[in-house]
Amino acid sequence: MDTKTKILNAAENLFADKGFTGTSLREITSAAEVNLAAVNYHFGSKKELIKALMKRYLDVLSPELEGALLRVMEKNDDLSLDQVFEAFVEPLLTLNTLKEQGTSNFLQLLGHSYTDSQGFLRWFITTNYPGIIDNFVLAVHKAYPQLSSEDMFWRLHFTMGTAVFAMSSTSALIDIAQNDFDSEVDIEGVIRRLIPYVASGVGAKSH
Amino acid sequence: MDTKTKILNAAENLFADKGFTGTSLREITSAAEVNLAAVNYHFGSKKELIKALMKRYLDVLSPELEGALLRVMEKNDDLSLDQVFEAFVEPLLTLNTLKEQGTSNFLQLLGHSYTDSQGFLRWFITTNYPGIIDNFVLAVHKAYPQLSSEDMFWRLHFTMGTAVFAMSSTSALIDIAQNDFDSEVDIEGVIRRLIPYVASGVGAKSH
DNA sequence: GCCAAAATGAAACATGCGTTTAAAATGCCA
DNA sequence: TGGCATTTTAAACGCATGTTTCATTTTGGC
Repeated sequence: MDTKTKILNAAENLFADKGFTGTSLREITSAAEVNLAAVNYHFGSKKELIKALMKRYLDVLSPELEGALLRVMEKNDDLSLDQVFEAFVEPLLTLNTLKEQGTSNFLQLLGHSYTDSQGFLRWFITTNYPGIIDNFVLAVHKAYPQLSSEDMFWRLHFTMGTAVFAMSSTSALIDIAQNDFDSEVDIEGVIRRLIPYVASGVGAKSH
Repeated sequence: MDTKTKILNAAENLFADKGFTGTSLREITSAAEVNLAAVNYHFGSKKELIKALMKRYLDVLSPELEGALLRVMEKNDDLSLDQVFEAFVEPLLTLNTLKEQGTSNFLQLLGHSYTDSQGFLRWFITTNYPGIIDNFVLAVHKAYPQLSSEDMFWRLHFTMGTAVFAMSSTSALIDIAQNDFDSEVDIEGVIRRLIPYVASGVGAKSH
């Protein structure tokens, strides 16, 4: 395996677990068994390494997700919000074919990208992959046409917050949950618990 | 104003905005117009400063919240989840009497305490103020007895994430919302939009 | 097999961090 | 007012970070 890939893999695992600011290049290069200077040689900087990491997943996820949302809109005449959110599951799980724990790693990275580093990654994602949000809004509107655009605005942000927060603290929560309920929990389990929650939240009756 | 209070106020604003790890003692002491060493002199360490900060709010919020939850449980024979979450509003808004933007600052700090610093603050809060969570769980259980304790666990954390994320991006979102819908929105308005969302999420049918 | 290009390695650099030190200033009470 | 405890100050300490340098080794095409 070449150095670049070794770095990407080691960085992904560490970043997902401990966040971007919480992981040093020395930890990464040590885990990858490469020289410290290799990161700056191959990627330019820590920021560029992070971008490359996200790009590896987003380039796969983005078209899959847009397709899945379009398909679920075409097929179902009376679309439910649960179906809209279900459309996320399969594209997300295909990320496991890219790398072991790919889905979990990506979602945790996404979570960290919203809370770490003054959100420079949020900007990177929303400007480079706008199709995801656009299709998502369309699908929600089709499933719940009565929802005012103002409620739509707020609830989409609430949903994003719920998902992102859940993902960035998933490893800690899974530990607690396994101690308290000694039940096996994985990332897919969390996703499937998330769906009824956010679908119900978005579908709430307006007051 | 004495040095200790100047530090607390400056630290609160900066921590709420940029997180604990994202804010240095030099920024804080500079904003507070006190000497760098004052933090370690008056509080002992950065960690103790953070604890003192949270304590200032939690000592007020905790009894208020416990009382409000007990009251809403006693009064209503047929309790709804909306009523449970409504019980949070007034105690949270009283934090604005402690300090300008107190409610918003506290909720943002709470959010950072879950994502920053390997969750040592989460431990601090749950072990020092168990009454909040206990009464909340009781109230939710009374309003929705069929909910399993495992679903309760996850939805409680989803809810916290939703609230925390909403609050941490509130100022930015309020600006956008006022431009797009020219409607007046403030913290209380966001909280009141949040209630039906999280109540509906917690109340979702289990799959 | 040679040589330029690419990659690696060890070390140092510059910076920012939380914390500590010890002297100076201030406050307070006898 | 004198003296002692409290507080403030400027400076430095030790450490970890991302990045850069430059010598060395490895690689790939002619």
